[in-house]
Amino acid sequence: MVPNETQSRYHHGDLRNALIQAATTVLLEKGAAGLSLREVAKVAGVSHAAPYRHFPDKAALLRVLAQEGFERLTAAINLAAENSPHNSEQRLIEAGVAYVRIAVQQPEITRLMFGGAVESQQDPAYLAASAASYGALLGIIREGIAQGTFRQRPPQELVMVAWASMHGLAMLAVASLLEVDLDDESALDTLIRSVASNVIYGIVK
Amino acid sequence: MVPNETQSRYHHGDLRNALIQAATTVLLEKGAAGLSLREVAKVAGVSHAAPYRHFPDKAALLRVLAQEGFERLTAAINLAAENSPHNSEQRLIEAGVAYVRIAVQQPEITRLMFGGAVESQQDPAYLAASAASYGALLGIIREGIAQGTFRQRPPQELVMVAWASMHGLAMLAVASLLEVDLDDESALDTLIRSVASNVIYGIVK
DNA sequence: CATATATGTAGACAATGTCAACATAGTTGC
DNA sequence: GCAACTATGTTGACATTGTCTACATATATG
Repeated sequence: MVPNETQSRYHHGDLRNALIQAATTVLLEKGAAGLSLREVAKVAGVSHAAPYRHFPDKAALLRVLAQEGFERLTAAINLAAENSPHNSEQRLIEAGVAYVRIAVQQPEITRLMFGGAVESQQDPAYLAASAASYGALLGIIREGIAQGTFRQRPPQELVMVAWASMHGLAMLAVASLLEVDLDDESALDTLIRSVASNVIYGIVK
Repeated sequence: MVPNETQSRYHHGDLRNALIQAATTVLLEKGAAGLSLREVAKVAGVSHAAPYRHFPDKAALLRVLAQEGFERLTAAINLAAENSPHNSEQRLIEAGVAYVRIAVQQPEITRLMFGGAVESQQDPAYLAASAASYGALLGIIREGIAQGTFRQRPPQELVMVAWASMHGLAMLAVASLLEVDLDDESALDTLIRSVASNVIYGIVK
């Protein structure tokens, strides 16, 4: 039988997910620097050592947040591409817009995803999640090459151009190095689209 | 009179710079996560509270490292541009190569520069240093537009394309998300040049 | 030379990550 | 139905850390 939710239970029941949720809340409020495992535990309503039954250490919990961030990113790219099935150029631009938007919407999580502060390179789930985002972009590129719309170059080369450009724009935005108000939706949109277009059509005349 | 270097002095003489040097050493050895102010002080040969006579807190010291990183970046971009005065396209490519190279050579400092972990947005020296890097790229772009080599678009727009692309490539490299051996000079060079070229000439046919 | 200021030290404190010892709730085999 | 086992949670401890305060000493200034 499921225990009453209001009654305090010695066993939480779903503490792992509750900790992930609590960590997300704290992260958004205080940033990665001010996030302590003890506070996460407190927010989740358990003792300070309880998290160690579900995560080997603090970094492992943060790695899950990064992984979930990649999953949202992948979904956003795919959704954007599907919603603009006009042609490969449009799809690539919309995917780029989605990429930067997601990153800007969750700057703290974006830093976790790409900051490298949590030594994620050994975590298979993290690697799979980031590879999926890469794959979503790669699909669009492959299609454009096959259609003859894009330059006839190795897909790995073109996808790197697209990925690096959108990623760079997103990271600069997150680092507050762009002279654009991140809350101004239309200004941000204009910037993203101009960068995406120039990447696609080139800088030279 | 300058005290003997071997004799222990109560007053260090140049502790501020010694701390910056020590912090750099520790950063390269253990990364930003494992860098403690107390260890930096120990490496510099002073007591654990001595740094507070020169920096208001730990973040302020790290911000200086980030600022110096930007200064090296600016110098590298300018040097690369000067060394390839053939045409604007070449200059932009060489600047991009220099950008990524510097970032990859000092990944920990790059994370400090762009990670946003040290709330640098209020530090005038930090802002000036990052603006200088931006300005170095902007100069190349302006020139290319004036020469008629680049597209006739606002410089701020084109520079964003160049900056974002190179920055993104650098950050992905630092995050170990590129399938390239960062110590393989020629492989890295090939990748950077292919991305830079595609950015300049565009993705579409 | 006396005094003010700059720069260093020692000690304390609270917060934090993590571990070990213990407690209790579910689960499983009889 | 119950005893043993396992999973999950709590408490307490410890070393490390950032930072503050009080004090010491060196340097600069009148």
